[in-house]
Amino acid sequence: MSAPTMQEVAKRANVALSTVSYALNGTRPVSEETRLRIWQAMSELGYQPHALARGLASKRSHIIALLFPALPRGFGATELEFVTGAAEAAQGRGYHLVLWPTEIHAVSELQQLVRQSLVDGVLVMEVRLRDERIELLQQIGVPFSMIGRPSTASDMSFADIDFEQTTRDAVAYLVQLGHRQIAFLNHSEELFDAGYGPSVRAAAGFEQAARAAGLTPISRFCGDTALAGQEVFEELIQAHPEVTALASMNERATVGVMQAAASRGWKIPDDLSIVSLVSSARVAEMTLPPLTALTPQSAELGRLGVETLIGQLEEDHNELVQRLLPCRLVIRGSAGPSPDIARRALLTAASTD
Amino acid sequence: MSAPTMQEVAKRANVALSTVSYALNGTRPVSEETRLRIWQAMSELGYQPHALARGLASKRSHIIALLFPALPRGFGATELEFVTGAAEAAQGRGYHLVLWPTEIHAVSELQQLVRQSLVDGVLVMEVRLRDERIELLQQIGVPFSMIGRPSTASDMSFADIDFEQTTRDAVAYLVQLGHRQIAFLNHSEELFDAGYGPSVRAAAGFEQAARAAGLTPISRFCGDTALAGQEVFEELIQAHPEVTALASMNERATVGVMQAAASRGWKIPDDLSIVSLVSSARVAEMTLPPLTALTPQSAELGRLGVETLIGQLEEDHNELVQRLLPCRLVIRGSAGPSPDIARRALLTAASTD
DNA sequence: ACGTATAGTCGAAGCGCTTCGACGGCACGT
DNA sequence: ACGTGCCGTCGAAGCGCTTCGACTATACGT
Repeated sequence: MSAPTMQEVAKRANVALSTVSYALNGTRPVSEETRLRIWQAMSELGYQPHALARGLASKRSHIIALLFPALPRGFGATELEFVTGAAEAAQGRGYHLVLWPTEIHAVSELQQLVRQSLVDGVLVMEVRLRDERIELLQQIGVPFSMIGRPSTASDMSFADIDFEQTTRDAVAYLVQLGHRQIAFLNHSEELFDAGYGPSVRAAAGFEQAARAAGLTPISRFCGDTALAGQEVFEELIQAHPEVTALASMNERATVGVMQAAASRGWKIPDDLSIVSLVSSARVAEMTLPPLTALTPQSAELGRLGVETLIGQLEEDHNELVQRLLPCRLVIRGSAGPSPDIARRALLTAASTD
Repeated sequence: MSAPTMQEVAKRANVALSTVSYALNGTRPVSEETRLRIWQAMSELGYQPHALARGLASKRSHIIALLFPALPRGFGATELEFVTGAAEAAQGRGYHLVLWPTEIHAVSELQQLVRQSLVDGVLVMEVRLRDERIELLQQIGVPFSMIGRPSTASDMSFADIDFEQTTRDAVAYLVQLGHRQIAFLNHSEELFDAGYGPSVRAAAGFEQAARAAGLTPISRFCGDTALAGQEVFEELIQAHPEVTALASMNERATVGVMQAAASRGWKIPDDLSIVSLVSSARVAEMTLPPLTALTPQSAELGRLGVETLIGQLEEDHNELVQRLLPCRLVIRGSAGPSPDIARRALLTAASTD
């Protein structure tokens, strides 16, 4: 008892096979009357078009691939939301989303996958500033779109977090709270040098935002561990005791900072304000106090990526879609008014006795 | 300049189309010599078999679906690892993984998807104790496997976290640290009643482990918020002041507990030990102190789920595979030796003045 | 020597669909 | 009245592959 075919539907509706196809896809006009007969036959049989056959004949599989780095140890709730957002958007538009976990540099693997003609297009996640995968896709001529973007993206479609704007928002919020000495805590220098977009763009955004506000930008790279966070923070406060607020890209290091602050006897947000950049609620709510954060609209980005790609696949005019989404500020408990530095210094002196 | 077809390979190697197919799949013997010629032709042309055509002809698409609840607000790093683990395993075995985000109860939607004959089998995530999706899949006769399992799973294949064992391990660890009064913090009663497997099984495991160790099991349901965690903890300590350790299934509530403990002047782990059950490193490392946790082998579970399913698809003997994976204990800073309760009582008295 | 199995290959018939060309019919304009 | 054009439908030709039956050549047992 296998699935009904279009042929069976046609027989039951007393029409030719092709007429059923036209009725289904609207490719050619079909009279109201026959269309009704066909619909009825379809629902009586519980007919669903065979996806593979349709794809083979039409050369459009209605499948798109989501390309993301394999074994992403640094991934969390944010990335999961990209994926689910993308999958839902695809489903809503009648597409299937397949997952292609591939090493960023395993370009030949990607090429093999693409050559199987399984997918109509590719959505690339975690795009680096210079990204071989993008170069390959361009060269092969596969339609693609990105979540993130390389440094030269002027001629490509993408949806990305607006890191510059996000950093500006963080700085603006802290300035509004009265802070005048704000430091920026980045990921490691290695990641930055490797062209990790979020790291590079947020750093640039911070630099710019600080100067625009008339502040002296202070930045630190930091490994993605609590210990590194402690160390970098100690060094930072040594070098710049006047710092009262921190904007951090680095969640794990942030925990270290909070620890270091605590061991100095500093309270957050009373003695130090922290704003966490690009943090999911899931993570920001785990600390004490919970982190005031700029939360990415991850699901929305996934959705946008898919929409952009499908737009490209279905329209002929093939327009460029480039969308930057800022993060949303969620005020929790880690940022407050600028503290009295003198008082703070006393605390530190006391705790280091 | 479209992709080369098998026909072109055949021509170039001076053999029949079917011979190429045999050489590729090993369906029938092909002489060493011709096989080499064919291989060469394939690599010269950069041939990759057309996935859709292959699927249509063979009735095996080599695509499997991953079914997971739409808009999973409670999802995090653990679930992402299921997905990536599954995707990698599928890829390693020559399969593609498509994502089907569907409401748990939207069974007709699932039926439509299955009828498209796009996938050879389905891997179901987040299985409830009683799950309509499973019933549907069984009834339609689609091969499937699960991450998680319904209450009556004796005749189905699955891979699941061993919640009972995980809870036993947590209890054992706390007992070993000298704790004799251990409380269990669950998710909400609603989730429990809805047949949320982790909640139900961990609760059972705790009950059993506590009794086996000669302890009186103390359990609490708790909403998934820090505030609920605070309230439930206060009530718990009121009712059972002798409790020195907590095993928690509920990460968000755990934060509330830590907060409540801190406001009593209690230090963790000195005055209260906490072990977090089924927590990813990502989350467990955000608190101060970081949480000693039982971490699920999520990627491994995803992999197992896929392997199980593919085994079912490719073998004829269709054997049952049922795997339970315990979580691994990762010792961080939230659990320590059983405290001096008298001292703790003093702290509490002092802070409530 | 003979039948019989097996290796190695070919051609052709689909898999279930889309799409092209063709064709009859009816509505137009003139 | 007659072309012209579009509506609505049909049949057939693929899409790129797997698989079946058939065929030849070689190896085997007796």
